[in-house]
Formats: sequence, C-alpha cells, structure tokens
Amino acid sequence: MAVSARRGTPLTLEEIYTTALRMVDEVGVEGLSMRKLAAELDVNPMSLYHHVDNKMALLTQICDTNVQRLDLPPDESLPWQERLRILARAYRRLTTDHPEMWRYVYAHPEITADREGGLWGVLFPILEAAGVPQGEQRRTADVLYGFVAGLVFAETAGHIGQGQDAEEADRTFEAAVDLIVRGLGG
Amino acid sequence: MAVSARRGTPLTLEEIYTTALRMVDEVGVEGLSMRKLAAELDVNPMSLYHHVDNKMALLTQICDTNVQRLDLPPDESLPWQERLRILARAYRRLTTDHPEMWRYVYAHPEITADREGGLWGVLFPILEAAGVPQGEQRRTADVLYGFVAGLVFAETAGHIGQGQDAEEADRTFEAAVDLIVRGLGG
DNA sequence: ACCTGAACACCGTTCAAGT
DNA sequence: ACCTGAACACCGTTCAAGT
Repeated sequence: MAVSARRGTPLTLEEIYTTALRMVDEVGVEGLSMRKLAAELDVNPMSLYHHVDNKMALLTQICDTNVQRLDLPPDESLPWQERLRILARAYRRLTTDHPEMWRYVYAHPEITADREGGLWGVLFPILEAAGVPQGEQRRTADVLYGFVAGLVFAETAGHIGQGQDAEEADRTFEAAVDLIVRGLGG
Repeated sequence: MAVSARRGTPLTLEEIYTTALRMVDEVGVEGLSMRKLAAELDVNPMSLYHHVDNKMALLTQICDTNVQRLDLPPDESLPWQERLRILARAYRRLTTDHPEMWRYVYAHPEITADREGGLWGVLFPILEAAGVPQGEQRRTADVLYGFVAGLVFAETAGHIGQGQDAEEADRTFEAAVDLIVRGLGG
C-alpha cells in the first residue's frame, strides 16, 4: 500500500491552486483546511508541504495570481472621467469572480502590498488629467482606493445592499462613481 | 484541589468581556482563543461556557457594546455639510479605539446587522437636508457608508497611508470627507 | 449555581521513514 | 524526487462529575 491513494498521476502546483480556489469559492477561506484540501486531491495532507511552504503562502499565491488579472489600462485618449469609471468597474468586476477570496485579501493587505502596481500606475495619470495638484495626488489616490475598494468590500461582505438584486447593486456602484467624479470637480 | 485555581472571587461577564477585548487589542481576534482567555482569567477553559454560549457569541457581544458607543447626533440646526463631517469623524474615532476588533466587525457584517440603527437615523435627515431625492436616499446612504467605513477599514488594515503619521492620516480623512460633500453638491 | 477533567473531533506543521 | 504515518502542539466544544 503506497501508490494508489492517489490515482497514478503526481500532484502539481496548478492542481493544488485550482482546487484550493474552488474550495475557497465554495466554503470560504475559513472553511478551507490543508487537510480537507488534501482529501479533495486524494492525497496525504503532508504531501502538500512538498509543493507549498505553508497555508499562508498558498493563499497568498492564489490571491496574487488573481490580483494580477486587473484589466489595464483604459485608453489614454479618453477623458479622465471616463477612464476613472472604466478603472473602477474593472476593479469591481475582478472582485465579483471570487468574492470569498477577496474578503480575505481585504482582511490581509500585506498579501497584495506593492503588487497592485498596475492600478496605481494608471490612477496617477488620471488624477493628473483631472487637475489634482502633484502634492495631493498620493492622498487623493489613497482616498479613491479606500472608497472604491471599501464600497466593493461592503457590497461583497453584505454590509450594504441587503436583499437587492444585481442590477440595483450596479446602479448603486454607478452612483458611487458619479459622486467621486463630481467630488473631483468633473 | 478545587477552589484555588481562581483566587476566591467568582467569574463575571464584565470581567470576561473586558479581558477578551484587551486581548483582542493586543493580539487580534486571530490570536484570541477561549483557552488563552481562560488562562488569562486563571480559570478552567470550560468555566467560560457557563457564562457565554460560544466564542462567536462572545465576540459579537463585545462588538455590539462598542458599536453602540457611536456619538450621536450632531445638532440638527447645523448645516448638513457640517453634520456629515461630524458624523464621519465620530465614526472614525470609534474605530481607532479598538482597531483589531473593528477589522473583525468589517469582516463579519452579520454581527452588526441592524444594530447601527442610530447611524442611519442620523444619516437620512442629513441627506434630506442635502436635497437628495427620497428615492435615492437609501442608495446614497449605502454609498456613503461604503465609502466612509471602507476608507476607515483601508486605513486601519494598512491598505493605504503606509508609513504616514497620525496627522497625515487625519488630513487624508478630511480630504475624503471634503470630496464626499462636494460630490453631494455642497 | 458554578466549576472542573477527560474526551472528541478538529487544526497546521515537523520529522523520520518509506518507494 | 515524491509521498506517507505517527506525532506534537494547538483549537472549540460536550458531557458527566464534582463542590
């Protein structure tokens, strides 16, 4: 007895990540354990540690991969108002694919620290075009990130919009972006 | 052996809540366990269950008590812009007292569901005074809650403002509230 | 009424041993 | 190189027994 717990094939990183993300989608990060993941993969729990440092490294890896998927950048020729809207919508769309994973990302900012470079690289030119003074751009970027990420989080976590359908939620998000654009003077 | 593990005095709910909150402040919710809490109280872990249903009920109780502490309401004679600023600042001040506890509140909205009634009761008249149409007030309230709670969360969690001092963080928050007021047409 | 010890069903992770 | 079982140090919680 040794080979057949797993059906012939060897364990791959790909397979581990995919299965882990699926389980997070289904039962949340709280519901995922290394032991259950191993059971799902039909493997001894300890086999996982041959491919992954530990649970946190596994989760970080999964989150990183998804953060990288942000659609960038909106065409620079568009007015800044439109670019901001497109960016905000892209960010929100990203989070709706794997809401449970994103709840974890929000709760553990160290995971994505300095890895959302693409986002900031697009945001600053937009603020420049909106006429935000150089000295205020970092601050304004922080505020906008806090607003949009926070609103999306409040939405996925269920702080707001309880009992509303998807279209209503979309309208609320658009109203939010409108408010931001108006607040920036556009 | 029986009486002296605890020094004479009996366990009280007060004592349990206070000690638990202190431990959350120190090591976060993740670092709090029923067993460690019992050790801190010099008591058998199972004694806690005589006073508290389970860990989640304990945490919910602690959070509830603190949510209730929101300073309300700003004087109704002030202009709505000023009332909104005061409300936003009060909300932020509340979260800075026990940031680790608030990270938990944000991640578990079911805890405070329908318990922040005071906040909404003050917010709607402000929106009315700001000229937000009746049919849009619920939506606008959601957006504002998402913005402010989200920004504060981003701040306490460390998503934004990394390496900045308290004064700088205050200025960022004021800029955020300014943007909201402008966005509302004020 | 309040507290306790032993026990159950879980965790993440290490380590020495197997192929 | 890859996988495994046994073990360690933890969890939350139940239950029957103690005072």
